[in-house]
Amino acid sequence: MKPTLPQGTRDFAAPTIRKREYILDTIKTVFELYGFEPLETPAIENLETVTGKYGDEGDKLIFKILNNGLDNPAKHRQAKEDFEKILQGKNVKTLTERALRYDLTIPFARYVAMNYAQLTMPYKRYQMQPVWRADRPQKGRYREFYQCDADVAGSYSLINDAELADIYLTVFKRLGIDIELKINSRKILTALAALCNGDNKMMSITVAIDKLNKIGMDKVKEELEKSGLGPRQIKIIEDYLNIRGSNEEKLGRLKTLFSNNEDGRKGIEELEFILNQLTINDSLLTIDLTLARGLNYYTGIIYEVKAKNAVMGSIGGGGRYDDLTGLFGVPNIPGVGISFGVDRIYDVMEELNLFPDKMQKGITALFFNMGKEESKFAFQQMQQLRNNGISCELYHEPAKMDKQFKYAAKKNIKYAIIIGSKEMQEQNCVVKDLAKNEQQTIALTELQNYFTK
RNA sequence: GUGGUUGUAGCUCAGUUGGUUAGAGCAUCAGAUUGUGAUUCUGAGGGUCGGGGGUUCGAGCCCCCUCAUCCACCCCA
Repeated sequence: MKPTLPQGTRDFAAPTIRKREYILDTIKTVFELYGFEPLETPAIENLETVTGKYGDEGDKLIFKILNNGLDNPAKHRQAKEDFEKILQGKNVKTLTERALRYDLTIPFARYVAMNYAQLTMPYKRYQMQPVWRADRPQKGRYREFYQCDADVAGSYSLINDAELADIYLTVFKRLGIDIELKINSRKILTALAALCNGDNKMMSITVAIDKLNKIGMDKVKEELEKSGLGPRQIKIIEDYLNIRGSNEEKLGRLKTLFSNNEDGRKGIEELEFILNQLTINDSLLTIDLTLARGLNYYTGIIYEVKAKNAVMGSIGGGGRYDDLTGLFGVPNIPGVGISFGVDRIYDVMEELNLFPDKMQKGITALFFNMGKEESKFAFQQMQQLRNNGISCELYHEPAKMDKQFKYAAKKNIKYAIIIGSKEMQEQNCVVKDLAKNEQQTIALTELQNYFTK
């Protein structure tokens, strides 16, 4: 058979892994710096844990796992009946009861709901694991990709929300990516829906205005019309979308607009708090009133990160969800979190050439294989170096030096160590610096010192 | 889920209106070179042209189906 990869997945070879690790390490370091603790959860969750949390579109993208044992003849009739239900779009436990995790937030919420009694609140955890989505792959979109999440459970304090925004700024500064960090509040969107008497159309409204930058005002209005809003309602939304200016100016306009709306006032307070807490200028953190975010569970502040100078969807997103564990029967535990899209960050950094040069590691030394006796002797020398923490290897078979040099060059090895019969007799070796193309003869007793000095 | 793109050697790609034995560069291997590497020279291996079916005297090229790929929409990291 011809070997292939499943759609939307990739193998990662050494050079790629080094760069990915660089990104992961940077994020992890910052997470730890801000007091977050690691958590890992299984790749598979119960299907009912993940369904109904991401909206209708989201549910369609969940990878479901077919149950084992369906080929048992005793179950055939039942299985066929159940499959009819699947065709009608229902989930049937007897056919599938597990799914690959779709994100890290819901597993986190499940974990908190199961363990809240033991956790020190507020519980600050970070998680860096792959997630799976049955999307059609395209640029910056994979079916298996890493998310790095930091969430705080058990605190309503907006200090958390502000800190998470600060983590975004810190991580991307360390990675050298120029970003646009956009912020809004779901409460403001709720208020907008109420203001135009479209409470029940909140979803369609947010989906439509989210596209403003992409498709323009006219198309947004078209879309609003399609979802059943009248001219007067659309006018209100248009006025809202026409709010421009600095963060301060936007807040001013919002205050007038929502002076009689409780949700609106709260949303404005949230935004004001974040901006005030971080005391940074508009260019770093921008209020974006069109920012909506699709995931159903957000209730307060929402974030989205885009890379400047690169054509790529959002490389990070998050927000506050005030009753996430409520879905699992544990009420009154609020949460707020952010997510980094490692694979998209990688693509952006590759596109903008932002990875540091000396990223690729090579081992320190290659012992040349000069023959049977010589290689046995070299092997002993090599083991001594290894015992002292110097990474090295012995060429796997006797070969022409030409070949061994090329091998060393390809593998980014820094030194070649040559021990032939002459060197064996004289108890020394030739050490060649492959980058400088310089070599010297060194007594075997001095070899360790040469590398550890 | 919808629409489009591309698929030829390990990799990047040429391949004329359908016409003999499908090519190049890089990579690999061997030799010039039995102790000194990114250079050079010589030679070699490597292809069911994504897969299946059809049209034709004849298909890498045309038609149908299928798979994969990339891109856009939807949605999202």
